[in-house]
Amino acid sequence: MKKLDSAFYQRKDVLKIARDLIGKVLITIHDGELTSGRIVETEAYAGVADRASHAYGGRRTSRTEIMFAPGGHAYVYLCYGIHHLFNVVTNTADIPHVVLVRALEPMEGIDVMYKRSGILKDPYGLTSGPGNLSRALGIRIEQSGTSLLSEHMFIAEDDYRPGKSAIITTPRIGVDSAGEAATWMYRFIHKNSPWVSARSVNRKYIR
DNA sequence: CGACCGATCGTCT
DNA sequence: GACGATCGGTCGA
Repeated sequence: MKKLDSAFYQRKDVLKIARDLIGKVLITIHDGELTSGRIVETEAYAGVADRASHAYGGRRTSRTEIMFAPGGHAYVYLCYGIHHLFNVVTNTADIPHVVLVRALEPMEGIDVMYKRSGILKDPYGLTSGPGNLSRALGIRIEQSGTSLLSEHMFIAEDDYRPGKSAIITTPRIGVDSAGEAATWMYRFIHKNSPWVSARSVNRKYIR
């Protein structure tokens, strides 16, 4: 298991990075408790030209400031007042391209994840969906701005590599109001993974 | 299975 | 003061 370095994040093609993140492993270690999962769903948000992005049109506020940092930081924000959504900042300084991590297949620390998430009717609700995976891994908006080279939150790779045909591209979820950008094929999912988010595309079609 | 609804609060206008 | 890059529940077909 090898931690991804800043060169991985600072490449200039956010779509390539979003695709490359499928199969990588997201790890958090909070108070000595390690939780990890393999990334099976991502979405790219392409900055100032992307109406679905928080940085659309060059918007730059205290919340989104971290999006303009060099690649390799976490951008976490609160959605609907409830869910903490985890994004990976990419590219170089002042290019606010990010990748939203939308679903994981749990690996280590599943007991800790359940401790944080409580009892679930649907076991896939543990790390399927951006709000759910953040809850399971203990990711909160307080960690927005954290370096992904840190010891507490990072992404690593092992020997696993998804085959080229194992990755499916689709439009993004929940961005209907973004006009034409809502049709862009900026979402990447691992084919046949039951952990891909439920509301995204019907699970039955990709399982 | 699909459509709809309420929760809940930081952020931006 | 309005609005979400969501989620789990309910309701009806």
